[in-house]
Amino acid sequence: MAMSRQAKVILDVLRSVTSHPTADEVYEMAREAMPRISLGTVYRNLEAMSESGLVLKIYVSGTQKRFDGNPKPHYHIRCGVCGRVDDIDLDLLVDLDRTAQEATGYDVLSHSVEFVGVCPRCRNQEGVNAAPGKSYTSRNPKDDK
Amino acid sequence: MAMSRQAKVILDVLRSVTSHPTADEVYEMAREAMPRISLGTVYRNLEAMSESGLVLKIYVSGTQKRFDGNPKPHYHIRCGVCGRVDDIDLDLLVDLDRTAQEATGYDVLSHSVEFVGVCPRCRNQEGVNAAPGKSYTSRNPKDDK
DNA sequence: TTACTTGCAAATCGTTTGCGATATA
DNA sequence: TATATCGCAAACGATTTGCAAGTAA
Repeated sequence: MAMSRQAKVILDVLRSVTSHPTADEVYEMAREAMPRISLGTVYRNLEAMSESGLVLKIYVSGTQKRFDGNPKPHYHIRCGVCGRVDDIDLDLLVDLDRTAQEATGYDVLSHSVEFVGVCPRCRNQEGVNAAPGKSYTSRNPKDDK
Repeated sequence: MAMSRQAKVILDVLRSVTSHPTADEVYEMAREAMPRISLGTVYRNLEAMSESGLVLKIYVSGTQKRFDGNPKPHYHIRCGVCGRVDDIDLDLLVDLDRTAQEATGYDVLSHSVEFVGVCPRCRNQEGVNAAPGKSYTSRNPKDDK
């Protein structure tokens, strides 16, 4: 039942941000509270927490997994320029699973929706700056490919 | 303009299947037609083809990218047991991008939908076999995690 | 003690890349 | 002969894992 000190820090970090950090972004943030925590521990705990449903592991386009401190189902939108991922407040498409079930013969359990676009900050930079999105939180240019 | 022999083989392979193979599944299949083709070549060509829009690079949950010989927009469904990914024939939710745009302030460009469920083959195996999905095409159990 | 969990480092996995060789225009 | 693409192997980045030490009941 008891949560290790490390696990507590990791969960706190994840709940304190609205972004959807990658494992090593969580690691960097956790290090501020606990400098000797290891990256392996962060991975292990994030994995365990997502397995137990405490947090969400999200697979948006790109190379790195991201984690979401809000385990309630919701959709995501990703900025194709800077890579940040935000929650999007849309009603869940509740009929969709049934429709999909009829179309495929699968037992459909769930679905996810990911939008791709350009976030307000990047839109305002475009054409002005040769290196768009530089220094934004949660940025991960590699993800654009 | 001309396509290399290797590129042709890779594209043929991808168009000959309805599954959505990973790069090394494409590699294995391509090797049957061209035994000395290299994995690097497969990656390079898949990347180039997806950049030019000839094929689709899809990022479904899991560690590996998958490729789709059908570049027309459509949604996907993944079996959580065996990992196979199928196309799903649903009307595109054309209004969704606009709704998302209003909800977020992003310039929304596109969206993708991924369903997760249990495919008919795996459903029929469940409870019967201790190793569900074993030996199915396009299976990738690592992706389930 | 006993059962976890950690920090660290090495291992693994998917993917990318440098380079000399090969093929194609 | 010039240009593009290849095969191969080494490099890379993200994640996982083995293990000895640390922690808490």
